Amino acid sequence: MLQIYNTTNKRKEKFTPIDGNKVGMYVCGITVYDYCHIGHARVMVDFDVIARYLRFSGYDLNFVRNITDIDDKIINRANELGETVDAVTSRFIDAMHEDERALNVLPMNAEPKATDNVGRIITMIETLIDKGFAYAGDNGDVYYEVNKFAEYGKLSHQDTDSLRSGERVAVEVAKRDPLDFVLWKLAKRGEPSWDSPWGKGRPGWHIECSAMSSHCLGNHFDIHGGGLDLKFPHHENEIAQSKAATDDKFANTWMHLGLVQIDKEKMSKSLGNFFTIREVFNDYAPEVVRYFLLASHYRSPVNYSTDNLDGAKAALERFYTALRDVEPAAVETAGEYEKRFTDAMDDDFNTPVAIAVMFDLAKALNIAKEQGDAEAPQLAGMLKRLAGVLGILESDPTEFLQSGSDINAETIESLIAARLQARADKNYAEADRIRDEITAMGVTLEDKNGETIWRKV
RNA sequence: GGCUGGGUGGCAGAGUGGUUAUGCAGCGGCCUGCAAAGCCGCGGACGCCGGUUCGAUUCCGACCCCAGCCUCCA
Repeated sequence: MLQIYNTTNKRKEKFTPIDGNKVGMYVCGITVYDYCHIGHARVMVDFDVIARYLRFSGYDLNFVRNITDIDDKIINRANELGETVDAVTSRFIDAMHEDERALNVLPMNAEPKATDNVGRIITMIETLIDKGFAYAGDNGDVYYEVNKFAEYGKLSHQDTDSLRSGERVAVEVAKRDPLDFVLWKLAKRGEPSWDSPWGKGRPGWHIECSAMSSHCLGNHFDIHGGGLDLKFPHHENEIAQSKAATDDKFANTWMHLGLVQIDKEKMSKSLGNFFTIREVFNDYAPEVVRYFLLASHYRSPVNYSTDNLDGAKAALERFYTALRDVEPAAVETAGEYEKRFTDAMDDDFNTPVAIAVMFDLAKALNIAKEQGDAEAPQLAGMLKRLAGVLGILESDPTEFLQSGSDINAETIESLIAARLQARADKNYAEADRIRDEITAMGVTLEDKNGETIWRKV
C-alpha cells in the first residue's frame, strides 16, 4: 500500500487515486533562462523515479511538467545577450532536454509551455475577475485579491496576518494588500506581449501553472509537486487561483522536494552558488549524479559536495562489480527482495532503503558468483529489475568501470600482457613494476582465474 | 519575529519504545606470489536537560544549534 507524505496535512496518507488507477501528476518545471543546475536535476530525477514507481505499481500515470518560457528574468537575459526571448528559451529548453536524457529521465506525458497557453490563462483571469477574486490595479496590472480567498495559507500553515507582518519588500502601490500578487503584467515597450482585455501584456508566473494543470489534468487531480522553495508563495497562489476559478478541489496531494545545498546553504541561481548539471558531468558520469540524488530521501536536504559524489561513485562501482561477468536472466520478480524493495518505496518513496535492499541483493550475487552457484544470473536479473525502477545500473558494467577521461585501453591491455608474461616467468619484481606503472595511470588491476581485468579508479 | 523541516557512529544516510539499517572509510581473517575485487568477522551513534515508562535515540516538554519560507528561485 503506497503512502505519500502530504504537505497539507503534514503526514503520510494512503494514496488513493481520484479515478480508478488513473493518476494525474503535475510538477512545476523550470524557468528557462540558463543551464539547469543540480537543484533542477533533483526535480528531474526525483519525480522521474516517483513517476517510474507509480507506473511500476500499476497506475496509469499522466505526468505533466511545465516550462516557464516568459518572465522578467528571461527578458532580462535576452536583453543581456542581445537575443530574442524565443532564441534564449529554445536554446535552454534544448539544453534541459539534453541534461535530462543524460540523467536517464524519461519524457513527461506533456510538457506545456506558458507561451502556448496564454489564451487559457487570460480566460482564467477573466473568470477570477468576474467572480470577484481579482482586480485591475491603477498601473494596469491585474492582481489576485488574497483576502477574498479564505483558505489562503493553509498549505504553508501560515495565516495571512503573520505573512503580512513578515513583509520585507516595498509594497507595490497598485496592490490593495501587500499579499496580493500579479496575474497579468502590462508589457513595457519592446517586451514580448499578448493582447488581452487589460491591454498588451504577459501572464504572471503563478497563474500559468493553474491554467496549464487544469488544461492537462482537469480541475481536480492527484499529485502536485515541486521544490520546497515553491511551497510559498507559488503553490499557495496556485491553490487560491484554481480553487477560486473552478470551484473544484485542485490537487489532492502536495509533494515538496528538499533542497540541494552547498555548505549548508540552498543552491540557487539568485545566490550564484550553483553548479550546472553539465559542468558536473565533466567530472562525474551522469549516473553518478542520479545515484547521488537518489541516495537521500526526496524530502531531505542534500548537500552537494565532491565527497558525496565520490561516495555515489563508489556505491555504483560496487553494484557494477557485482554485475560484471554475469549475464542477467530475465526474471518476473525479485522475490523476497522485491517485497522489501516495494515496502520501502511504498513508504513515501524511500529510495535509500530501497537501495539498501539492492546492496543485499548485490552481496547475494557476489556470494553466488564466488561459489559458482547457478542462480547467479537470476540474482543479477533481480538486481537489474529493481535498479530499473530507479533508472540506474543500465550501463554495461565493464564500460562503466573502465570509463574515464584519458584512458587508453590499448596501452593498458599491452601492459597487462607484459605483466602476465612476467608473472608466468615468476619475475614478480617486473610484474609489480608494470602494475605500479598502470596504477600511476589511475587504473586498478584485478587478477582472476589466470586473467587480468582492469578498471578506472 | 511567525511558519515549516532537521540535529544519528570518521563520512554519507535510513529507521525503531527493548533485538544488524545500508554504503564508504578503519581493524582482523580467508583468498592472492603480493595486491585488487569478493567473502567472513569486529569496533563505533543517536544535540542538551527534564518527564512518561520495567526500559527512550525512538513518545512528551523546555532549551541550544542548523536549514527553508515569509521577495524571484526547483
